[in-house]
Amino acid sequence: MRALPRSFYDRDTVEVARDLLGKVIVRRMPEGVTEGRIVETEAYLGTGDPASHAHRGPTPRSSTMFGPPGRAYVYLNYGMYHLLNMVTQSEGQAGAVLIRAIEPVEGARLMAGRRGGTAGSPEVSNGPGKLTIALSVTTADNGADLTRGDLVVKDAPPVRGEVACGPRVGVEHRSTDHLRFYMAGNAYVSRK
DNA sequence: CCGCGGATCTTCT
DNA sequence: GAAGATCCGCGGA
Repeated sequence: MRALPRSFYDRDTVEVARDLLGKVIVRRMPEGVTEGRIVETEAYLGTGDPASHAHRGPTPRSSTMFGPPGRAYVYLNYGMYHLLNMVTQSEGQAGAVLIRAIEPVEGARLMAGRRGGTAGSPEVSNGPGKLTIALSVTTADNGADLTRGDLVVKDAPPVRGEVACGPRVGVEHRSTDHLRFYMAGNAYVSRK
C-alpha cells in the first residue's frame, strides 16, 4: 500500500479522525522498522474547541496545527510524554488528530523492547504516550511530512469490525463530545 | 483491584 | 502559581 496522499488530510478534522482508523504508521529508524495499525483517534479542532491547543490562536507549540496538512504535530505533555497528532485541513486552518492507540504489525519485538515490556502485550502501545515510546517518536519529529520520510502513514484496506465513537478522554463537556473514534473490541484501545 | 501522587514542559491567570 | 490531550509505582482494601 502507498502512503496516504496529502489530500487525505486536507479535509474536515472529524472525517480524517474516523478515516485514519485501520491505517498504518510506518516508522523507520537505524535500529529497524516498526509499523502500527491505528485503532484509536481523537479530533482536535481550532477555534471553538476549548480542549484544543489551537483554541486561542497559534503559540510556539501549537503553530504546527495551523500549518499545512499531512504533517506530524508532536508535543511534550506533562513534561514527560510525547503525543503524536496528524495535522489536518488547509494551511491557516487549525486541526489535528491525536493518535491514542496502535496495534503493532511490524517490529513488535523492537517496540516492546523500547517500552520495557513483552511483545504481544497491549501495554506496549495502548495509550498516546505509550505508542510514541514504542515508535520512538519525539518532538524532533514535529512538522515531519507524513507522505514521505521516516514517519509515514500508509493506506490500508477498510477496517473490518465496528467503529465506535464517544467523548474524548480527559476533556470537559463529555455529554456533547463525540470526537473520539476507536475499533470496538480491539485489545489495544486505551480505555473500554 | 482502586486511588493517589510524582515527574516536569508549555501556556495562561 | 496552577492546570493539562499521561503513565507508573506505591500503599491499602
